[in-house]
Amino acid sequence: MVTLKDIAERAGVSMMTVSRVMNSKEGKVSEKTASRIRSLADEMGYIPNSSARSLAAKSSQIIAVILRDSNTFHPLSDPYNASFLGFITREIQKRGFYVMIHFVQDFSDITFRLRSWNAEGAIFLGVFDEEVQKIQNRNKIPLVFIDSYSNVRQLINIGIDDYKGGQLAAEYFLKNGHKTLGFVGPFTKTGGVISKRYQGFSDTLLAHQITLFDKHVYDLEQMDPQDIIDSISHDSCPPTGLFVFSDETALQLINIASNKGWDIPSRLSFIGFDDLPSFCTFSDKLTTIHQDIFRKAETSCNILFEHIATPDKPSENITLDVRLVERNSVCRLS
Amino acid sequence: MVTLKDIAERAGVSMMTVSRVMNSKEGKVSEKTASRIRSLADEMGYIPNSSARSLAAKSSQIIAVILRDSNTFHPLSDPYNASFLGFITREIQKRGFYVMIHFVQDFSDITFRLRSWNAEGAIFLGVFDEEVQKIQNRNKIPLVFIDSYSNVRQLINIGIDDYKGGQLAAEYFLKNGHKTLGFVGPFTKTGGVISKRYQGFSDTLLAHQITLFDKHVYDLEQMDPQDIIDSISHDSCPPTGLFVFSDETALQLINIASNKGWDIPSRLSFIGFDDLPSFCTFSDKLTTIHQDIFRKAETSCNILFEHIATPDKPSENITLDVRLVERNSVCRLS
DNA sequence: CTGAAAGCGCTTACAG
DNA sequence: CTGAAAGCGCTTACAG
Repeated sequence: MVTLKDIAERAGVSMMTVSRVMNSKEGKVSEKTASRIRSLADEMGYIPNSSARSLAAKSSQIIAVILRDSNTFHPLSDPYNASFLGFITREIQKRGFYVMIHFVQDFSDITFRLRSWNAEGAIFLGVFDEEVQKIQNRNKIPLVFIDSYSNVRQLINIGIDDYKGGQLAAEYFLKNGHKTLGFVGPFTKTGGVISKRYQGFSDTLLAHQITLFDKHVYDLEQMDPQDIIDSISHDSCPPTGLFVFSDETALQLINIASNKGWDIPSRLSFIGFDDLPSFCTFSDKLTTIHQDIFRKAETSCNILFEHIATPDKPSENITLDVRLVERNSVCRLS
Repeated sequence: MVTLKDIAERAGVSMMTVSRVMNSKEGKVSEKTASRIRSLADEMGYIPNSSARSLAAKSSQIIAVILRDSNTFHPLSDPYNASFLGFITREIQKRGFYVMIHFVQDFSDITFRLRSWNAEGAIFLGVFDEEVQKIQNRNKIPLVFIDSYSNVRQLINIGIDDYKGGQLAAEYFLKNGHKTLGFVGPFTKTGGVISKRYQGFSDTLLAHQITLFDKHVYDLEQMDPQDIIDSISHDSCPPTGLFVFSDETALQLINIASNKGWDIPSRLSFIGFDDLPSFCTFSDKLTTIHQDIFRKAETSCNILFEHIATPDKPSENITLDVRLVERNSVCRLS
C-alpha cells in the first residue's frame, strides 16, 4: 500500500507538501513540485486512505441513505425507492461523495449508523414522520427527508404536491362524467403522502357535491387488490373509476379486473400515480399523476450539499409540482 | 462525541480494557468491570468510530457493491438489480457489515473505490467479464461476481443455469407444438448470460430438427420492442412463440402486441425469464423460467463471508438451478 | 512556498 | 485479567 509518506520520501519533500497536492490545495505549492508529485503518485498507484482522512479531517464524504425496511418486501422491491436511489447515487458520486445504504427497522439504529461512519449528510426514504424530531436531536448533520409530512418546524424536506395530485385526478374523473368514485391506497404505513392524495381527491369531489363513500375507500392494509376487485363486483352501486396511489398497484388492479373479463376502462376506469421512467412501458395506457422523480432526486442532493457547505442555512421544505398525464384508462361517460 | 478514552477515565480503567469490552473480547476482562463499562458506555451514548477502527485494525466491515452504470437508465431501474441489491443488503447488515454502493462506468474507478475505503469484499452486479482478471490482479480481497461467464480460472461466481433455462423454454414450446420460434435479448451488453440462454434454446431446437432463423433472433441493441413486433407483423413466416431474456421485456412485447389487437398467446406465445417476487403481480399469466433470486443473494453473501473469514479458501463457481413455471402465455398448437 | 509536531480514535503487540 | 507504548495514514494549526 502506497502512502503519502512513501511519495514524500521518493520526491524528497515532506508529507504535507504531498498532501496539499493531492487535495489540490495548490497555489500553496509551486507548480513544478506539484506536477512532479502528481506524476509520482500516479506512477506509484497512490490511492488515498479515506478512513485516515475521515479520522483526521472529520469529513468522511459519506452520504447515508436510510431506507425503511419492513418484514415483508425489502425497500428496493418498490420501484419508486429503487428509481430514486439510483438517481441520487449518481448525483452523490458526481460530487465525489460515497453512498452508504442502510435498511433500518427502528429508530435506534439510525444514530448509530450515521455516527459510526461520521456521515456528512443523510437522505431518508420512507416514512419517518414519528421519529423526525428524535433523529434531528441526536444527529447534527444535514438530514434530508423525502415526502415527509412531519410537522416538525425545522425540516429539510423534498416532496411533491400530493394534495394537488388528488385534485387533478378528481377533476379529470368529473370532467369525464364519473359520479361514483373510489380511492385505493395503504393508509397508515405511507404516512401523510397517501392521506394528502386522498384528501385532495375527496375534497374536490365534495366541492362538486359528490361523496366518496367509505366503502369505496379501499385500504391496502386491510385488503389486497384481489379483495378490492371482488368487493367492487359485489357492490350494488360500484364505483366507475378508481384513483390508485401508485401505478404499480393500479396496473395490478387492471390486471385482475381484466382477467375477470372486465372491459377496462369502460367497466372500471383508473388513474394512477408516479409515472416512473422505468415503468412507462407497462403503463403506456394508464392515465396517471406524473411526478418528476429525477428532478426530485436532483433537488434533494442539491439541497443536501448546500446544507453541508453551509451548516447554518435555514431549513427548507420544497414541494415539486405534479401534473396529470392523459392516456387511456379513463372512460368518458355521457 | 464520546470516545473510548472518555469511558476509560470515568471507569478508572485503561482504554484497552474498554476496547476489549466493546469488542466482546471478554474472558479477558473480569465480568464485573465488563458490565460496569457496558452500562457506562450505554449511559454515555458511546458509538465506536468506524474510521478509527478501520484505520487501526485494517478491517472496515464495508462490503462494496459494484454496479455497472451506463449512459441511459441507471442500474437500479432494472428490477433484477434492485431486487438483488435489496436482498444482499439485508444479508450484509445481518452480519454487522456495511454496504457501500458504487456505480461504475469504467474499470479504473473500481480499484480506487475498493481501496480507498479498504473494503473487505465486493460483489459485482452487471457485466465485467472483460475486466475480471485486471480487477482481481489489483484487488486482493474476496470478489464475488454474479452471473459472470468470464473464463478466468480462479473466479468466485454465483450464477444460474442459463443454458438449461434456454433448453426448458425450447422443450416447452416444442411440447406445445410450436415449430417456428424466435429469441429476444440484448446480446453484447449482457455478456455470457444471454448467449447461454440463446444457445440452450437454439441447441435444443436444432436437436429436434428445428432451425432458429437469423431473422428470428431479435437483438435489443439493434431494435426496440416496437420494432420486433413490427418485424413479426411483416414476416412472411412469423414465429409462433418468442423466448424473451427477461419478464420485463416479455411483458413489454405482450403489451405492444396486444395493443395492436393481437390475441396473446394464440397469435404469439411467450416465455420470459426471471420470475422476480416483486414482479409477479404483472407476470401472473406469463410462463417463464424461474430463478431464485433470494437464494442467489443469500448464497453470494455466504460465499463472500466465507472467503473473508478464510482468505485462502479456493474459489468456487456456483450454478443455481432454474425451472420452468407454467402459466398462460404459451398456446397449445395442434 | 514548505515543513515539524501533534493529534484524530482506535487496535496491535507486547509486558506484567 | 490489565495497561503503557507505538502506530494506522492522514490533516490541522502553526512556524518559518
